[in-house]
Formats: sequence, C-alpha cells, structure tokens
Amino acid sequence: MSCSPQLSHRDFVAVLSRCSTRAHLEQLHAHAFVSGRAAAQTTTFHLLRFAALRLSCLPYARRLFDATPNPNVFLYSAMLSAYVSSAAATPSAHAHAHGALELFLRMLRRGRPAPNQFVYPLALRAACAVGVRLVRSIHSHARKSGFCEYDVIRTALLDGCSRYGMMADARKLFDDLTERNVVSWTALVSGYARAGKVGDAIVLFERMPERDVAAWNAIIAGCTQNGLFVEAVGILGRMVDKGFRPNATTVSCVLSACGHLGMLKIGKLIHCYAWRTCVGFGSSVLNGLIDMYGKCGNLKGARWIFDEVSDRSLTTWNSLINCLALHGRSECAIAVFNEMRDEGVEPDVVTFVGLLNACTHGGFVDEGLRYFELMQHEHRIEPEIEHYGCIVDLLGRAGRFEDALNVISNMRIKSDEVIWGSLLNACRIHRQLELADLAIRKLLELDPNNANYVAMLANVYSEGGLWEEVRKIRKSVKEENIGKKLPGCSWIEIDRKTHRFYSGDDAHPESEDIYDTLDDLAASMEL
DNA sequence: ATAGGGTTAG
Repeated sequence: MSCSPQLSHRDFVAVLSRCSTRAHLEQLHAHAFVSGRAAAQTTTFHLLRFAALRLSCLPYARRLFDATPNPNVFLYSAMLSAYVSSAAATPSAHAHAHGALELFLRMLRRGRPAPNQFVYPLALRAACAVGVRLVRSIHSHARKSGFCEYDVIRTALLDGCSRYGMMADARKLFDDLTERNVVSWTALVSGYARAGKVGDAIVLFERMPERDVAAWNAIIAGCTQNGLFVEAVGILGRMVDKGFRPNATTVSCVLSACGHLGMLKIGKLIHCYAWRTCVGFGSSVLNGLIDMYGKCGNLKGARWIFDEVSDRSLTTWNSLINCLALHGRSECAIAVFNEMRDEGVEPDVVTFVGLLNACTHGGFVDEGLRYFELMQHEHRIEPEIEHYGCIVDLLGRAGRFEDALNVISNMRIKSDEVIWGSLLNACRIHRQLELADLAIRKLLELDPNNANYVAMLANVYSEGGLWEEVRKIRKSVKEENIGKKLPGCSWIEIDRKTHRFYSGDDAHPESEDIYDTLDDLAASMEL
C-alpha cells in the first residue's frame, strides 16, 4: 500500500475504511506522522476507532488516546465506545467498564471537554456492568446537566433499570419517551424476560410496530432464559419466514434451546445453517454447538467441535466439562478440568458445578470433597447453593450423613429444596427413616403445598416397609387437599414421530415392552 | 466525526 503525502482527509478515511490488518493501521499511522496529519484530532479519532472496532486492539486505541494532548469530546467518546463495546466480548468486562468510567470521571473532574449527549449513554452502559448505584448517580448527573431530554439517554437508562430488575422504573421511562423505536421496545422486552416475566415480554414483542434481528434475538433469548425452549425454536421459524437472517447471537440462543430439548436433528440443521452462512466461525456459536451436541448425548461431536475451537474461552471449557459430567463420563470431565488448568484458564463457579456433578455421578467422594476445598481456598470462590447441593448429594449417597448435616449447618446461605431433596433421596437409599422425616419437614417448610414432597415421603416409608405410615400420609393428602402433583414428562423423537411419556403412565401401545426393558436396564445397573 | 436494544456454560 502506498499513500501519497497529498492525500486529502476524505481519501485518508476512505483508505482506512478499506483496511483490515494491524500492518495497514501501522502504515497509515506512520503516514499520518509523515504528512503532518497526525496532529489533527480527527485523524486520531479515525485511527482509534479502527484499532478498537476493526482490530479489537484496545491497547493500541488507548495509546493513541494517551498520546493526544487535551483530547476533545470526540476522542473521549470514541475511547469510551472502545471500552464499552469490547466489554461485551471479553471476560474482563469489569476492567473495561472501569476504564470507561475512569475516563468519564476525568471529564467531570477537569470540566473539559464537557460530556455531551453522546458521552452519557456510553457512561451509562459502562455503569451497568458495575452496579445499580453508579447507574443512578450518572442518571442524576445527566438530569442536573439537562441531558435527560434526549431519548437515547433515557433509553440507556431504561436499559440500566431493566438489567437490575426495576421494571416499574423501566416502564415509566419507556412511557415517557417522546418517541419509541425498535431499540427502546427491545430494551423493555428483554428487561421483562430477564425479570422472569416472559409472558409480558412476549405480549410486548407481539405489539412491536417494527422489528429487526436484535429484537427477534431478544425474544428468543428471553424464551431460552425462562425455559420456553419449544417457543424459542418456534420463534426462530417465524423469524426466518419473515425474511430475517439469524446471526451468531440467534444461533447461540437456539442451540441452547435444542440442547435442553434434546433436539439433535434441529440442532444439526442449525449447525449446517451456521456453516453455510459463515455465522458459525465465532466462538459463541462453537460453544453453543459443544453444548447442543453434548446435551443431546453426542459426546464425540461435542469433543470434535471443542478441538476445532482455537480461542477457547471459559465457556468453551465449561460446556465440555458440563456435558461430560451430565452423561456420567466423570473421569473424562476431571481430565478436561486438569487440561484446562494446565492451559492456565481460571475456573469459575460454573466450572465447579460441572466438576462436582462429575464427582457425584461417578461416586468420587474424596475427589469431590477435595475439589470443593480447592474451589474455596485456592480459587477463592464462595460456594453457591448448587455446589452445596452436589456435596450433600455426594456425602448422602456415600452414607456419610453426619458429614452431610455438618455441611448443611455450616452453609453461609439459606438451604433450598435441592439440598433437602438430595438428603431425602440419600435417606431413601440408606433407609434412614428418621433423617428422612427431618428432610421432609424442611421441604414442607419451604413449600407447604407441594404434594411431590408428600409423595416422596410416602416412597421412603413404603421402601422401608412402613405401610401403616404410608396409608396415613396418603389419607392426609386427600383430606388436606394439597395441590395436585404435576406428573413428570419426557419424550423421544423416532422417525419423525414424537412419543410422550408421563411418569407412571401406561398409555403407550408398547408400554409393556418399554417397562420390561426398563427393568432389565435397572437390573444391569445394580451391579 | 461520536450515542441507546440482542449470546452461550449451572
């Protein structure tokens, strides 16, 4: 590439827009010096944006910024934008948010350049990653400076509220906008979905006057986040029918839905689509594929994709470890965990859920306890309720009830139904009727109307041969008219026909054979 | 010359 020193600014920008590599950037940067153009902040502005947005090279962008004496408001907003947009794509989101906020505070402190309507939305987005308090204080600052008249700033604020579950505030901001567009609608839709009000989100989505790919993604993500997997796949169909092209975000969400549903066929179709349209090269889609193949039981497929991922993120490792654990491949899961540590990837809470699950399924009691310790003391991770659930399950199944109770009583968080349910299950296995009674009382304290618990207790007693107790419980259920038990349901797709099964159901034409096979399988598992 | 909405792992 050669650039004449007489290049006009317009041509300089045009050349930059056709560049794609670091070498191009360095050459144009050098050219800017030679031609004397580097002194103009508008030149730095374009170079900075290229470094940040095209090359995702934040340090280069920051060096350009730092080398500029008295950067103007354009440079500040370009640098803030660089931080904010890279925060979404990296695990160091917090560091980047702080980088942005530090610059914003510098503007306020120095009073020059004064933040404008372009700076506030960026500062608010950064604040979202840090805490609701900061969102509020930037809000009041914007209001005092008269910037809350701008719809874009109010939309950024709406988004901030919706990310922290403050839907009443979000709704008010939405209603007060002078003009609502696809961005503000989408912010509200995803807010309701994140707050668990997916029904409201769907109603709102259906009323949207205009939709784009991000809007469709918002509702699909909302469905998968709330367990509406069938709906998520259905909405993908509608989206395609309307002529919208699913992108990497869409594909990641729908792959997650396919994994949860065990829809391997649709998952493969989406894999093909991603391959054909080239949206599948990003790691988010590859991670989704690992998860989908893994959850559907195709562990070879999952491993194959995993090996193809060049920049393995925490999610990549977690997806593989989790699906190995899910299918009882405990040794494999532990091996992958060790591989991950060898490569210097720091595990997180999710990693340990998978790892502890692997230990539980494999009956690796001591290893499980060891990893539980490792997690807390070496990795400084505070256990969440899921980790305690694994440990109680692990100890309970091993018949170590005293240890299990110790863990429960030393927990720094409130126990939940999973904890006591695990203990109850262990009590059933080891015929610990007295402890079972304690567990069931705790369960009924948590949810007095759940007839499942009563049924579970009846199972414990009946397996212990206490028929009189069982009869009493059954009677009390009828008399007290506790909420109806929802039957568990599973299904499988064979030759395009879906076979659906409820627990204890004998409606299937081949029901007898199915139960016989199940008995055989159970017998061969007893060892 | 610049701004606001959409991921995935439990």
